[in-house]
Amino acid sequence: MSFEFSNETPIYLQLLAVFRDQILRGELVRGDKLPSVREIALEYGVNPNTVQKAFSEMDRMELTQSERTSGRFVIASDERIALLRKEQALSDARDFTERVRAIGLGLTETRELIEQIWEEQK
Amino acid sequence: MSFEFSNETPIYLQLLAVFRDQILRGELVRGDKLPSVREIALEYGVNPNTVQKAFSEMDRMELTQSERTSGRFVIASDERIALLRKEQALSDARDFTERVRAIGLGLTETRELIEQIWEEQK
Amino acid sequence: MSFEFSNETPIYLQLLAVFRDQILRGELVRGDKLPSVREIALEYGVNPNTVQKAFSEMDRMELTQSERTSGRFVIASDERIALLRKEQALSDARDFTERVRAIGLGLTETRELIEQIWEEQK
Amino acid sequence: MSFEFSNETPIYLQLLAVFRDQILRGELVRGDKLPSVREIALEYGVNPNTVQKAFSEMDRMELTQSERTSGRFVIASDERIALLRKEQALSDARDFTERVRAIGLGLTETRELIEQIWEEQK
DNA sequence: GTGGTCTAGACCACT
DNA sequence: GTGGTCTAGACCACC
Repeated sequence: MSFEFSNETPIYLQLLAVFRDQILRGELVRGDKLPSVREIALEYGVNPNTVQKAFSEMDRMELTQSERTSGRFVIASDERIALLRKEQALSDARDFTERVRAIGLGLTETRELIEQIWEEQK
Repeated sequence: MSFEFSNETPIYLQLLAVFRDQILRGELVRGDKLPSVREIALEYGVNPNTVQKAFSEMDRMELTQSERTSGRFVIASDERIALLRKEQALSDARDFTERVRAIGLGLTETRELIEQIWEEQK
Repeated sequence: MSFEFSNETPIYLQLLAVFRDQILRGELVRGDKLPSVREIALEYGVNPNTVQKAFSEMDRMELTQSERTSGRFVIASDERIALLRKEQALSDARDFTERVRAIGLGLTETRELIEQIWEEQK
Repeated sequence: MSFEFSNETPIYLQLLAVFRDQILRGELVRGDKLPSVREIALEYGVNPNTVQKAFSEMDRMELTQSERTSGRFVIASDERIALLRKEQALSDARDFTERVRAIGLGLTETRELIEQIWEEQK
């Protein structure tokens, strides 16, 4: 409930990330049913079309599948989820290290930075 | 010396990052003159307006200052640069840790990931 | 509804002033929607880019905020508006008194001048 | 001798204002000799062309006149100076009141503002 | 229909 | 040759 969308990133992508992350985190597992498009739309105060777009994208990634009448379910196997999780982590990490190297940080400095932030966010 | 722009991020922001990073890395220091708008436009194959937009943004960050007829110069003091570098690093790190935590990584796993990527990028 | 732009000041700044003043005067209040970039461009006979530049500047001043698909809205609170109004008035007054002092006017003379002009403009 | 030029206004106009104001203030009177272009250029650290442009403008306003070999002199009569001073003051005052009216100030508020600033600048 | 970005190219004042 | 401004007009993603 209550969620602030940033206006830099398309809402449908922010919404996608919310559910994708629930799956990658293991909170939603194979066979689990997702809330309906209408429910989500209400809950997040967005247009149903926007939710639809986010969900179609998840279908396309083969994380979920919509069963015509009964709703939308997680279909990805644990292995596939683990793989996607690894890929996502790698991609995030590559972006990050590229950025900090570009401003001249070294490995040690970066490591310390991560640990400091980690504490702070706990 | 050419350069590949990704199409997810506006060119002007990518251009901004190139020069901002040169300053944050200490390659360009206070008093140094930046190439002219037209030079950059030619070199990177973009429209002068796009360069102009990137540079205005750097002026606004008080990293540079344009001298109407003689060019654009770095004006930020070393202290200010150090501060901005720190802020940039923190912001990048916050984004990153938030992302990996969202997909369930722990500190140890993250640390290892960073080190692995660091090797790979060397 | 047309409008005459002076050619000493960039059009985008004059346009900025028009809308900024509407907000500072209280004609546009928090939550109000501004006309679209294209509407303004038509109405004032300028290029949409010019309007865009003026409006981006208002966003930067945190008077307005653009909602990617629905338009641009006034976001400044009444307090913030009152503050900006005060600052603007002070800045205008400082410039003015500096100018008249530079040509040797005294306070009394200045006061009379203001009152005379005020009548005249009524 | 130390002077900060703003980069929003052409230097030659800022320079012009310095000398024009000396005349309008009565510090320089009819018959007085102005410093040479070269002296001014050195003193203010600007290009002699820039000084030349400012002075030509003053000649054009019939405030000064250059005597081929002996230098440049104030030629305006006291009446003419008084007139220009009045005009300048009126123009400054019109701009100012227009601005403050645009943001909704009343005469009383404006009068108080002026008095406050006047104190402050004393 | 909304804002945002970009190109191509012109023009201007200033030094 | 420098930065700054502006036009005309296109294209894009989003909702």
